[in-house]
Amino acid sequence: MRRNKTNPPAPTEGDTALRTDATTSLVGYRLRRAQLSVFQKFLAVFDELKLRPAEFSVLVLIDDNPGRKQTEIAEVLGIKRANFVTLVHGLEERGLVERVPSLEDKRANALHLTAEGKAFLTQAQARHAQLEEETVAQLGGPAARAQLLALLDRLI
Amino acid sequence: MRRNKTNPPAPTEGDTALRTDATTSLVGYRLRRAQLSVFQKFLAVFDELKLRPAEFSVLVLIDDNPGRKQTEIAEVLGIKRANFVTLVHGLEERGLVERVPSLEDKRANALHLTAEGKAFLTQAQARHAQLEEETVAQLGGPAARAQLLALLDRLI
DNA sequence: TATTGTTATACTCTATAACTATA
DNA sequence: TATAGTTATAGAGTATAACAATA
Repeated sequence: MRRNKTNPPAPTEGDTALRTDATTSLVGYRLRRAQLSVFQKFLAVFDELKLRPAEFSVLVLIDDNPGRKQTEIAEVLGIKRANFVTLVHGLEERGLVERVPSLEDKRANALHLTAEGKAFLTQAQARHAQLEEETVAQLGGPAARAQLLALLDRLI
Repeated sequence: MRRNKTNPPAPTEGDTALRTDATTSLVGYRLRRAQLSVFQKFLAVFDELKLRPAEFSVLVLIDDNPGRKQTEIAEVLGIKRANFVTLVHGLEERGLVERVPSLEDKRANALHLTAEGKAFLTQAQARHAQLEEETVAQLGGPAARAQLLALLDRLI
């Protein structure tokens, strides 16, 4: 990872550009910037629906796994159960999610989408599908997207 | 992005695995998980040196661009100048960075690495080189790394 | 004893407004 | 007027400890 220090930044007219190659060539740095960029777009698109990335994931996950405990949903997403409480509470207050006391385990809450929650998610997923389409276009097609996902997988 | 709901999660023995495909196939989600994973490794390796990713970037950037203003370094990294103050102050207190009052512009500080800062950075970069090597190995070689960086670039 | 949901709390990161001294 | 650095502050996101109810 040695940088070439033999050629200093060539002074141009007024302001001189910075040497950023040593920083921007790092995998972690580039991953962070790309992730921030994608999330920025998500936030812009979902500002109207007042939905954050984590909330979207939770809704999708509950829709695909109705009746699961809070702990189970939280763990899959890497969210601490203590922090998950606030997140689910917000979704419940908006009438999107129901916390049904579990019959088998009186300690647990079974999570379900309400009818409104399902309708909301359908809308959200339609918007997100558009966003993913744009992302795929940015990447250069479905094959490029698949390639990216495969590479990202190896980093986990 | 329609999910297939015809085949419900097959019930196994005790606990049943969750359906996570709809969530985990999203580019943003996978980017975030991969980025977190890479940063976790960084934090583990650099815990001993008490150096955070942003601080590492700042040191590298100052080393390659000595004498630049705080605003310039901060902007390249996407850090607000207000938050950059605390970051640089920490590095200065550790004796790694010097804030030299600029001669041309009395408002500005020119940033430099101290001798200790340079020695420290050399060490840090050696460790980071190892970390990048491991990352490249994870990805499957330098070609795979180049491919990943190219794909990430298209998302910005 | 262990687990579920919860509260309280703290720490990092990030964002904005407002001030000062210079330009 | 605008900019550089700074302070104060507020909001997310994340982490841990401890508790009550239940297993």
